[in-house]
Parts: sequence; structure tokens; C-alpha cells
Amino acid sequence: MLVVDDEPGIRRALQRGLTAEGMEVVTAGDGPSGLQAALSGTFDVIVLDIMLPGLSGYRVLQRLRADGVNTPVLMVSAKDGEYDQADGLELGADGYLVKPFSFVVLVAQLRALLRRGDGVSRLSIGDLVVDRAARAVTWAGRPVELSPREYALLAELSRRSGTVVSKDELLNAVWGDEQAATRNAVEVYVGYLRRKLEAVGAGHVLRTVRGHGYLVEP
Amino acid sequence: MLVVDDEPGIRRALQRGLTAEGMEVVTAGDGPSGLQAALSGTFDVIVLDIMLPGLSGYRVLQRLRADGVNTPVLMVSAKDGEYDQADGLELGADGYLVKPFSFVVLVAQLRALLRRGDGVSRLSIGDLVVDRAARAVTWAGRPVELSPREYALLAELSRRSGTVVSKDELLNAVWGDEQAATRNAVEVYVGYLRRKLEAVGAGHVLRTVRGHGYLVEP
DNA sequence: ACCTGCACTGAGAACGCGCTGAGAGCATTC
DNA sequence: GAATGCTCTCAGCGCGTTCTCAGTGCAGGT
Repeated sequence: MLVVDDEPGIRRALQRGLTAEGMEVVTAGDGPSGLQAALSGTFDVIVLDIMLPGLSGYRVLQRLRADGVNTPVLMVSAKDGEYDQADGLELGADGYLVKPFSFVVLVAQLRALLRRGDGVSRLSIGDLVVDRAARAVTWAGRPVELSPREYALLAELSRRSGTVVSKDELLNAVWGDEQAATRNAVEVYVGYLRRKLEAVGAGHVLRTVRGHGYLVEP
Repeated sequence: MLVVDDEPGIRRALQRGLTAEGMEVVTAGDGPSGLQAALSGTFDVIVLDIMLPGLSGYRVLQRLRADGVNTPVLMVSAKDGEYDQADGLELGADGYLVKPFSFVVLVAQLRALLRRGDGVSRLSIGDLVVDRAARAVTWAGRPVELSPREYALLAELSRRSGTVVSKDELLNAVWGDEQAATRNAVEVYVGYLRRKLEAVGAGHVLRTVRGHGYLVEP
């Protein structure tokens, strides 16, 4: 996760506390460097202060979303006006915390965001709907029954729809870091997925890009 | 990538760390030699220290941009004044990091810069659009079906559009360092590309510069 | 006009990528 | 204990892709 806050004391405290909770923490002290780090899109969740030198938290969030990065963001602020919160949430924040906050509450919120995966509980790509909360997939309203592995594969491809995802990336994201399976397993499961999608008339959703990977068209 | 820093310790550390991340690293220890290396325009990203013997990082960046080299530059400095950052970004830097910085943040920033290629994941050269995320090519909206090798070749030429790229450079960039193929392979694939581009009315995009290489007009 | 060498092209051979059917291993259910 | 469903490997097939080779055309220099 990424922590963006201008107070070194807070950064150190969160770094220590969250590391102890088993999380991997990277910190940044100002808006521009926080934005740069966040743009990499490799974080699972971001804690973002509003009062920041260089670039306010609002702006950082705005730029992030504008660039298509939908990493969940937990905003943190000393102010507690209702409007501040509304502004933040409207810009695409996934949570809001007022300083001073209890460390336990922070951890609880972060865990909630992490569990949701990307903060977006429902992906819609044309007629394809992947409801991550209900763990269900439909095509034009018709339900598609998927095994856990098939679902995880389609969810990952849908999350990154419009971009080609390589088999190795899929192995990492769907099968986990231990990479117990071979690349052929990905091919097999793409085959399973296609068969089930074709049965409801959605065979063309999952495209092969030879030599590179697979792609769900946006 | 190119790392320009006057401290040998930093150079060695980055060389080792970034190589381990799968990047190819070249280093320079002072301003003039850094500038000379950077002017070749063959780097994907440059890490540039501000305090340099011979020529400051600001000047190096200034000269680079003045010469039309738009390789992404990540500036690094021991100072952390707001004005320094503003100066750097105004001169055309693409990121700013204050020493001492976390290695993870550095890598995250570099990946963000690399992923965007020259600022965007989507290259537009007139009617030609190379969507690097979807690995798709269109001419005036019409899709162009390309094999992996053909795509890689066109993408490299498009990335460096406006400059003549030699066959050896293309072999390095597209075929990889092992250079398993001969120069004739480049000629053959340029032929394939031209045939497919002509089919959608874009035959003139890929120009031959006899004795030097190939060129995609900006 | 001649020569040299670079660029281009058609043909063809080898390769390897992606897909599939079959089946083994394992857990769960009845 | 049989049946069912899921996961994953293996071997083989088809075919697009890759790349070399040999021959032709053309540009530039003398």
C-alpha cells in the first residue's frame, strides 16, 4: 500500500504500525511524488492526506482517476466539514477518515477496501456484467455459471479490459504468486470460459492476441 | 535506461538494483558525459541528479529538450525546496524525487514512466494510431491486423517517429539482444508491414532512407 | 553507360503458439 | 462407495508466423 502524508511523524507511525499488521508499506511526503508513485498502479490501496505540499490530495485523486487508475483510495483530513467528505467521495475516494483517527479504525477500513479488491464491486463491459460482490456474471441479463477459477480469470481480464494481459500476468493474478500451474492451464481455462460464454452468445468477448495474451474488449 | 549521478555508490546501487528488476542500465558520472549519452535518444527513461560536476542537471535537461529529445526524465535531488521541484518540472522533467528516496518508490515511478512510453500508452501519428495497451493498430479508424513481429516493428518505429532508425537498432529493439535474425529479416518485415498498410491506404507511412534505415513521418 | 551494392520480393521450410480431448487426482456430496 | 464437479497436465494437431535464401530491380557513384 501507499501512504501519502506530509507529516513525517504520521508516515513513520503508519509505516511501523501497518507493517506490523502484515502489510507492505511505501510512503511519500508530497503531492507530486505521491501521484507519481500511485500512477504505477501497483498498489492495492492508497492512504491519501488532503493537505499536501505541491499538489492537494483532491488533485492527486482527480488526476489518478482521470488516468484510469482505480486503486481504492482512503482519504484522510484534519478538517471534518461535510462538504470536504462529499468532495472527496465524489472524486472517486473509497473512504474518508477524520484526523485524529484511531489506528484500529484505520486498519479496519483498509482491510475492508483490500477485500473488495479494486473498490469497484461491479464491472460493466458492454453487455458483460461482473458483479464482484455477488461473485456472479451475466451477459445481457442472462446468468453465466462459472467455476471459481473461471470466475477469477474472467474477473481479472475484465478488471483490465481494453489491455492485453499476458499468460504470466494471469498466472500471477489468478493462480497466485507460487505459480503452481503452467501457461497451458491458462489456455485450457480460456477455452472453458469461451465455451460457456458462447452458450449465451458472447463468444467474441474474449479475444486472443497471439504471442501476447488475452483481451476483453472495452 | 540512463542513470546520471556523481556519487559512485548511488550509481552502483541503482545499477545493481534496477538490473535485478529486469532493466538495462547505463550510467554516467558527470553532466557533459550524461548529456552526450542522453542525446543519442535511444533510452526509454533517464534518472538525472541535479548536483553534477561540469554541468548541472537543470542544464542537461534544458539542453536535451532544446534538442528535441523528449525521453522521460526523473530528476533526483538532495534539496527539497518547492522552487527546485517547480524549476525541474517546468524544464520538462517527468518526475521528481528527493534524496534519500525509497528504492521501491523509484521503481514504481520508473515503471509508470516506462509504461507510458513517451507519455502516453497510445501513440497517434496523424491518422495512424498505435494502441500499446490493446496492442492494436488502426489507420483512420480502420483496424490493421498485424502479427506480433509486425506490431513490434511498427510500434518501435512509431515510438521514434520523425527519426531514422537503422536496421541494427531495429534488430536490437524488436528482435532482442541475442540478434538471432539478419538485417534482411527487417527488410522482409517492412515489406509485410507496407503490404498491410497499403491495404487500408496507408502505404506511404513507412519511408525508406537508403543507406540509413526506415522512418515513420510525424 | 557501367558497376557495385542496397533494397525489395516470392517461395518455401521449420517452428512454435494456441487450442482441444482425454484423463488423472482430489474434494465434496449423497 | 459411487457420483459429481473442479483443477490441471499431457500429447497431438492445425496453422499462422517467422526467417532464410535466391533472384530481381533500382539508386548512386565513377
